[in-house]
Amino acid sequence: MNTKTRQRRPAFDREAGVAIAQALFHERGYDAVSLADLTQAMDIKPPSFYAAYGSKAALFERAMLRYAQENALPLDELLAPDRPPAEALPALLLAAAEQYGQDSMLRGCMITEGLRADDRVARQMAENLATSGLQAIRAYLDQVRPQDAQTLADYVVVTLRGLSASACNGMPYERLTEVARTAGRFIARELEVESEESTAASVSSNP
Amino acid sequence: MNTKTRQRRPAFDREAGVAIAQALFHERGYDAVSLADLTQAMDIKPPSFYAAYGSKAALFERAMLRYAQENALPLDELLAPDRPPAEALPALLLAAAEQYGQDSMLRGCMITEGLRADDRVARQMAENLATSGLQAIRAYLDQVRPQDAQTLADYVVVTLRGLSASACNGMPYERLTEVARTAGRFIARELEVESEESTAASVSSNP
DNA sequence: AAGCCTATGTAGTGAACACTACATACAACG
DNA sequence: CGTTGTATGTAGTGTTCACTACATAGGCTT
Repeated sequence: MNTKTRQRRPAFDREAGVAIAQALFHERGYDAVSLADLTQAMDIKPPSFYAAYGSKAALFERAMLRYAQENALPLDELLAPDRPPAEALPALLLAAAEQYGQDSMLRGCMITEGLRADDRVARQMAENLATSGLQAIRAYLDQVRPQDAQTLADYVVVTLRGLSASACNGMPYERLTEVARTAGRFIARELEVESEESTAASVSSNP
Repeated sequence: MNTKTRQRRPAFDREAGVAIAQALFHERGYDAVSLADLTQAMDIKPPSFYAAYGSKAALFERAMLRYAQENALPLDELLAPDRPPAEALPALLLAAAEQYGQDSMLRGCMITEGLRADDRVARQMAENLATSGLQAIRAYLDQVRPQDAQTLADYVVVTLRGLSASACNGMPYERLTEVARTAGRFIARELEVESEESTAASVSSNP
């Protein structure tokens, strides 16, 4: 009676699925990507999706982790403890601007933009990931500029968030990087000024 | 047979409804506010809602217009053409930070955050409103700093967007305003430096 | 006071959402 | 070659979304 042959393909590549999800979530944001979008892009059916990833939010977390490992900024290198802040912070801002404006489809920082998700669970996941990056900046500045670590960190974070948001809204690469260079120059100048004011009697590393 | 008495209250105050919607949209963003949320907050039924406002997006636009008129920054005063940029731009940043962090429920700039709505129509409405503010900044800088208007405007816009995003994510008032003061100081210092470099032979307005 | 018209309440519409029950096809293993 | 367990496809679930058809209550004009 039942003459139809139910087709079934071999199990799909789940890591490739994460990569596809990463691109979709980065491009449109968590809320704007539906399960139908995901399953269609992966060419699987919802049950396979849930067998593989558990939920949309869980896949979002895996996608953000993948992003953090493969695409996010190398804070360890950029903010190496022996690097002077007048060099490290401008380098960080410029690297961020370059990354945020590089790919015309994948604009801004996936994790930073994930902070604005409407879904509570997804937003919390993004916050957890963002916090670790924030702590890296704070830890670096606590070491090299303990007297104004908080303000400097806040300034950098606000600028990074502005760069990410502006990138998402279409500000072109050249203008993003120019803003980053400008902000970096401002920071470097500030650090020089404060050095001149307070290091007259301290150990000087200048020639 | 039908013994129930259908209650009906007098027509509701539509401007008050816009104010309620403004608060809801500002607090949660366009996508996260449902029609059920709106009609419940206004204590009306959906047909009254559509008779009064036409659609959710149309009400969002009216709410943003109300915000622009009542709550947004007085760019005309802040960026008065006769005001020196080393004073006007820091004042703009500080006023923004104060506004964005003032009310613990209504954080950030309603229009700036509207730029990130998932709904295409709502986002376009926000873009139209944001563009006029942006043009005010560009027009001011084209007058007072034609040589670097673009870069300065981009820097200010990125900083404003970062302040708004950070405010939405809970950065407290004092830190927001401190970042704004820092960025304002950076700008003022930059403008002084460039003045010293290039205005040796130009008309001086200093005593 | 009579009648009209607007705005209201009741009660839905279809579509999209994240997610799942169930039977089965297939690969792995003996 | 038969058995078994897993991941698949079919076909839904209930919920929520923005939005509306329709009858009527009540304020307004006359």
